[in-house]
Amino acid sequence: MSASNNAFKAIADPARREILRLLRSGEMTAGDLAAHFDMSKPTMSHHFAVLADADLITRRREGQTIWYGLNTTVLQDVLSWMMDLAGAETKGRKK
Amino acid sequence: MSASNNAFKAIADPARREILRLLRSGEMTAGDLAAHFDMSKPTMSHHFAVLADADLITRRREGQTIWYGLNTTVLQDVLSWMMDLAGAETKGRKK
DNA sequence: CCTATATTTAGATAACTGTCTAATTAGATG
DNA sequence: CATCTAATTAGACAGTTATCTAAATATAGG
Repeated sequence: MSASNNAFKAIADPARREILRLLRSGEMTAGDLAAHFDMSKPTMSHHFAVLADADLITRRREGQTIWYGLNTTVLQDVLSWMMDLAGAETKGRKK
Repeated sequence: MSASNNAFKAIADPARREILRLLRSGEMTAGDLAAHFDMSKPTMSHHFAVLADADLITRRREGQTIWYGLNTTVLQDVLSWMMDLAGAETKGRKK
């Protein structure tokens, strides 16, 4: 429960954040995603693995191609951690 | 504009996230913060530096002691990046 | 000014990370 | 099955990071 450290580490990389951003509009294949970056495919594959390990994306094979999609459930956890923090500016102690 | 990569990298470390969490209720001295962790003071000082560099905390000297506080403005940026992402589950494309 | 307290800076080191090329797996198709 | 396409795994390497101990800085009080 609460966001895993893996999720925070995963979004610490700009390329991985961009991958997530690209997936906002729906699923994309590994190849199409990779085409948006100036990196080798193995490097992209590594980033996919980090994101999948953090449960930030879903993975589905369809024939030769693999489709990746956004998994927002973990993002919600990260989000709520952050909202708890960002909402603290009033210094109102909680609990 | 938009959250710096430094902020994302800063919150990727569990100890630093815990520091931020401790600061929710108001300022604390470097020593009091360090007392909450099983780490050397130089190590804690390093984490303070990373957080300050990302503009996630404020720093103020008062006599011998240094007070750290939460700076929520950068957190808001990180937050909005994440909300944009997490709110995308409907697949409604934006712009 | 000497000493005590609070904190940081310096320097070293082990572990981790992002990246690449080469090789491999998996599926489709002639 | 030979081969083409899509993607991953393996292995190497450079750069970064978290951590420590030792030393330095800064301030306060005799």
